[in-house]
Amino acid sequence: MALLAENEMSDAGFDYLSSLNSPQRLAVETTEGPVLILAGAGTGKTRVLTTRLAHILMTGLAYPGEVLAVTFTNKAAQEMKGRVAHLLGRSADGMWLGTFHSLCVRILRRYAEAVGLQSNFTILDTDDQLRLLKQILKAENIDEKQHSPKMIASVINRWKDRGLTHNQVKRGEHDLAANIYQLYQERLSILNAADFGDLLLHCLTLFKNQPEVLKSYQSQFKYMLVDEYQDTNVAQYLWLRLLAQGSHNLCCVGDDDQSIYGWRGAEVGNILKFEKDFPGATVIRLEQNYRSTSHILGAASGLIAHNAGRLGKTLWTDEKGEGEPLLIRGTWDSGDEARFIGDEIESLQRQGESLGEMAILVRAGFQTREFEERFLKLGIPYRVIGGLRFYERLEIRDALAYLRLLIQPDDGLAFERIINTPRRGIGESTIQALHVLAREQGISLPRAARYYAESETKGAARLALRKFFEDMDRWRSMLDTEPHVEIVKIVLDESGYTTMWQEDKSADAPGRLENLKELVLAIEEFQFLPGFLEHVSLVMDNNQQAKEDMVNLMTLHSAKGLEFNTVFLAGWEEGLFPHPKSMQDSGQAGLEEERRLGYVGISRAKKRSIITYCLQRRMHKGWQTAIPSRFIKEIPNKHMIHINPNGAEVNRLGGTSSRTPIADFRNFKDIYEKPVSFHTFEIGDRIFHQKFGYGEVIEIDGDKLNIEFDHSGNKKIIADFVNKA
DNA sequence: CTGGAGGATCTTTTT
DNA sequence: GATCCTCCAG
Repeated sequence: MALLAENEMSDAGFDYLSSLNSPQRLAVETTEGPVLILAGAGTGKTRVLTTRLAHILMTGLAYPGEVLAVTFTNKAAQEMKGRVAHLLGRSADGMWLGTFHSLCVRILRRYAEAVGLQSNFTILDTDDQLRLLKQILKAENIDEKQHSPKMIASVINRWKDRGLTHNQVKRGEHDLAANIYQLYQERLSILNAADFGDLLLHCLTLFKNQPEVLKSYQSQFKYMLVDEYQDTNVAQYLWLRLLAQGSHNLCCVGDDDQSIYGWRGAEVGNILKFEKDFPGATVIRLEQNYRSTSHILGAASGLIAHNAGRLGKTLWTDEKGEGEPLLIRGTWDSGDEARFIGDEIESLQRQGESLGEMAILVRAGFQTREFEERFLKLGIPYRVIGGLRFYERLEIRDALAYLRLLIQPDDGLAFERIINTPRRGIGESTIQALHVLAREQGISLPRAARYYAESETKGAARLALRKFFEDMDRWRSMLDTEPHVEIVKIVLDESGYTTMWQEDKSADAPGRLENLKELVLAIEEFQFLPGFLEHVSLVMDNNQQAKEDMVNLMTLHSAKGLEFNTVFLAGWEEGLFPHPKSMQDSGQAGLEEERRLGYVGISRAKKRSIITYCLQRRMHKGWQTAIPSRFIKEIPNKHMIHINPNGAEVNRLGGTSSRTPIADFRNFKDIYEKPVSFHTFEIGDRIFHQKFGYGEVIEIDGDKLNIEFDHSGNKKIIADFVNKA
């Protein structure tokens, strides 16, 4: 079957194969049967994936509609679509390409009834989910302090990640949560809503209950492709396994060393046991790295080698040369750290590096603050990647709630969100009364409210409700006649929502009005309001100023998949990275996931990677003393230079290796003159510390000293940083 | 019903 | 230190 005309075929030819190395080529051409591609960082994974898709389509193995390709983010899906189209020389429309969630929605809209939903069901996000759980806890008279909605939500979500419906949950450990789970699902069904986990779970239920539906999808999808397989959870794994029973042509791509989402239910086990799950699987390793210098690669590999239970890969490169060793730079406090990185950035910029090729990666969101302040002071343009998404903003969520209610008159969560926003004099007690009424009558909250408003009795709240429903009905009646953009404008105006922000004198009010305008603009691109609502809850991204030349600031998690010439890895201290909570929750496995995070961080760098730590950090309140992260010691000495806050080099580079300074180390020219302190101390020794002055050693714990400073109190300090007085 | 005071909490994040 | 939530007085 030739899908392309003869001449097109010869034009495109198979040129796209010739630029691949041999494992890459194997990964593209092994189209039949289960395939696992272990793709290390920077080994051209995306290229292989897109080429494979294009290859399948171009050789006529399948029509686009017979190909299923799953990614983790919408961004990745978008990018893949573009690149495949580029390779094909035409659009690849018709392919089932998207995130697990969006593909599941596509299926569920068609078979909603089979899982007790209507086809126009609402997709709830985390916020709605929490709100709903709170309501249930309140109604069940459960003490929120003992059982926080957050905890229960996470227990339920983990169950859903593991593909467990409330009937399948084993009783015992979390009986309370299990009961709530059932109540929660009942409420969702009344609301005609599904949360993110449900999208997959309902699909599984559908496949189980309606084998003929499953069968039709099995025979439809001749080729299946999954990106970031190490991040799939059990539910997603089951979903894939069911669908793959038809063609068996399932190709999973991933890197066990980059699995960093265990805390939200991802199962590294999925990738580790692929060969067992899919007998006869071909395993292909992509190990040639095209991104980083060998020092960077060596440092990253050396770090990750401390993890047990890996599939094992040996990354190598002959492309980028040895490069510079990593610089590990200690600083006194988080302010110093920001100052140091700011200076380095300016220095690199003077050497002609563009800001967009630099990134600062941090473990936790709060760390970006100090950098932002510093960059504002220095006038360095920056962007923070991640953080609040557009549709997560308060005003956007409010506006969307109005629209949701317009389209789904029974959406109680949307109703509750906006019934008193702007203020209409409908407060907590009224809402509670409505809840009681809704329960008694077995109807939705908005329906109960309408019933309540239309009953004979007078009262301010009743009148306000009546007015609200009159407005709603009027707007709804316009849905068929007016363009939907107009309706949105009318709703926001006539509800008084816009006015509310116009009259708000707080500093962020103008920005919120801007966002509302942007929302209206976004809606214009959609033919139907329901379609837009789904787009917003599932897909909509921050349209960031991606093109501009700015320093990138983000967490290690959001850095996965990206690359930069220069990467600053800030805050490598015990107590922050590895994050104590991670180890507290998951012990050794948690520590290993943190280490993978470090691996991801280092391997983002093409040319240089700079790790910083500080000895004093502003945490929740006040200052906290810290010591360098254990991961620093795990990086092989030959791939790094470690300079402590004193400006003294701590490790010794072996033999011939020389190092070009990355920037000008103004303060460190005396590195080799200053004796590196490797003193041994005894309790009672008088010491001197660069920053805290004179003090006395009162406790020794390995290389850490507890020192009573004459003027700065008690501090734990690494022995390297103090001298005998 | 509203607004302000006081208290608890603060890892990572996509859908 | 900041933000979000709860509780209580008006």
